Amino acid sequence: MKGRMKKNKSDYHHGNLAESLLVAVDELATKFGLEAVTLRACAKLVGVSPSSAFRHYADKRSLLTAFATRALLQLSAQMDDAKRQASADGKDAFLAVALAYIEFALDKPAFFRAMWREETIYCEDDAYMAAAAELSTHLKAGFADTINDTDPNSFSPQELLAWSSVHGLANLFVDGPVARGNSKDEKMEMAREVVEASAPALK
Amino acid sequence: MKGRMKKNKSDYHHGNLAESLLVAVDELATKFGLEAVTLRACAKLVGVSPSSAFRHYADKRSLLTAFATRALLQLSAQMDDAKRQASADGKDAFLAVALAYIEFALDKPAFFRAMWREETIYCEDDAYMAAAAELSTHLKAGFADTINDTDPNSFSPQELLAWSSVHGLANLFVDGPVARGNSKDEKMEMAREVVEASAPALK
DNA sequence: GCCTCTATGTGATCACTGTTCACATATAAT
DNA sequence: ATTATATGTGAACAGTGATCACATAGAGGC
Repeated sequence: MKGRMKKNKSDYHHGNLAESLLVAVDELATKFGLEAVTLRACAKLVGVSPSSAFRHYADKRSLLTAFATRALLQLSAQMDDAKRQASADGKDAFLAVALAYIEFALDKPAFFRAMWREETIYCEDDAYMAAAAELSTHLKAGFADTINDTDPNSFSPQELLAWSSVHGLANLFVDGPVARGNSKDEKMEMAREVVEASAPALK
Repeated sequence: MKGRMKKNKSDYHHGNLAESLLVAVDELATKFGLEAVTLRACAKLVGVSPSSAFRHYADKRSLLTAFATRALLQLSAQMDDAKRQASADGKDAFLAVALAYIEFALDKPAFFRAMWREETIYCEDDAYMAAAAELSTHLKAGFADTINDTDPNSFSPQELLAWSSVHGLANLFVDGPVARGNSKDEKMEMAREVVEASAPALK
């Protein structure tokens, strides 16, 4: 058995520090925001020396890249769930996927911010790009029922419009002046209205 | 004459440090990106001691807030220009304003990022909120010819859709995986197509 | 002229950050 | 057992935002 999972014996070797550090980023970002995510704070949270992080990530930026990648995959999964659910229920897939996208941003703003911050991650990273590509795929899957798709690899103006509007609304909610005082439910209702308003442009 | 403008005599008192610091932020952000904007680098650029900045800004965050405010006003001005130009030329105001929005993001990505970063600015700041409100106004002015406006103070789903799609596309260009390798002209062409594709939803 | 008052800039210093590196320790391979 | 390799440590380093007593300048009153 090569898999060493939990820290068991002497506590000197942690076991899966790389993973645990990502969890620490998650926790700190969720609790105190992205700007509060510090290498030393992560290390302390995991119960390990600050320098040990560099055995697993070349950079703070690399760590954040891994975190962003994970966030992308999480969002992809939730969009996929939404689509399946909608298909099962015979509802509009695009609306479901779009609302999943926005709900993710509202629930995990730090994750949403981390995903797209070119200046704080290595966006040419292979895993990151793969995750971004997967997200694209799930987006297009959501459009499929709504927009008459042609090329599966590039986005038509209509598809790009769909993505832009959803992405833009999520950003306006998270980092913009739109609906600042409103509850999540109210925002989701607004989102539904906006997405439905876009329907005429997508047929 | 109370106005002391340039540094003239002894160089001890700078004259208009608050303003000069904003210019320094501008220059550093443009040249090296937002993350490279450091209080000390700004001070050095202006030729002043690091601590002097705190006579004019309580915080680094305050400085960035002032910078974001300025960026908002700049964008507002460019949108206003675009609208006037379009009106004079008898062209579509919404398209012109939308393209001005996106062009600003492409030309000054650091400014565009700074404008909306809730975690690095004081977004409850009065001047900032006023600038954001002015931006809203100019946006609605752009919509006026296109969308049948009712309440001038709140955004209808259609108006929010318009803003969202433009804002979202700008964000996808600046911090997203869309059209990464393409030139500015190509991106602007894509933007035109996307905005035109949204027309059916805005009437 | 002089003398205050206040606004503005300085230098030293603090805690904290990311990062490095020689070293310590544990696991794997021989 | 004895290596070799992977992983964690502790002490450093320069750079960061921030603070504070102090220095200097300009404005206003006399």
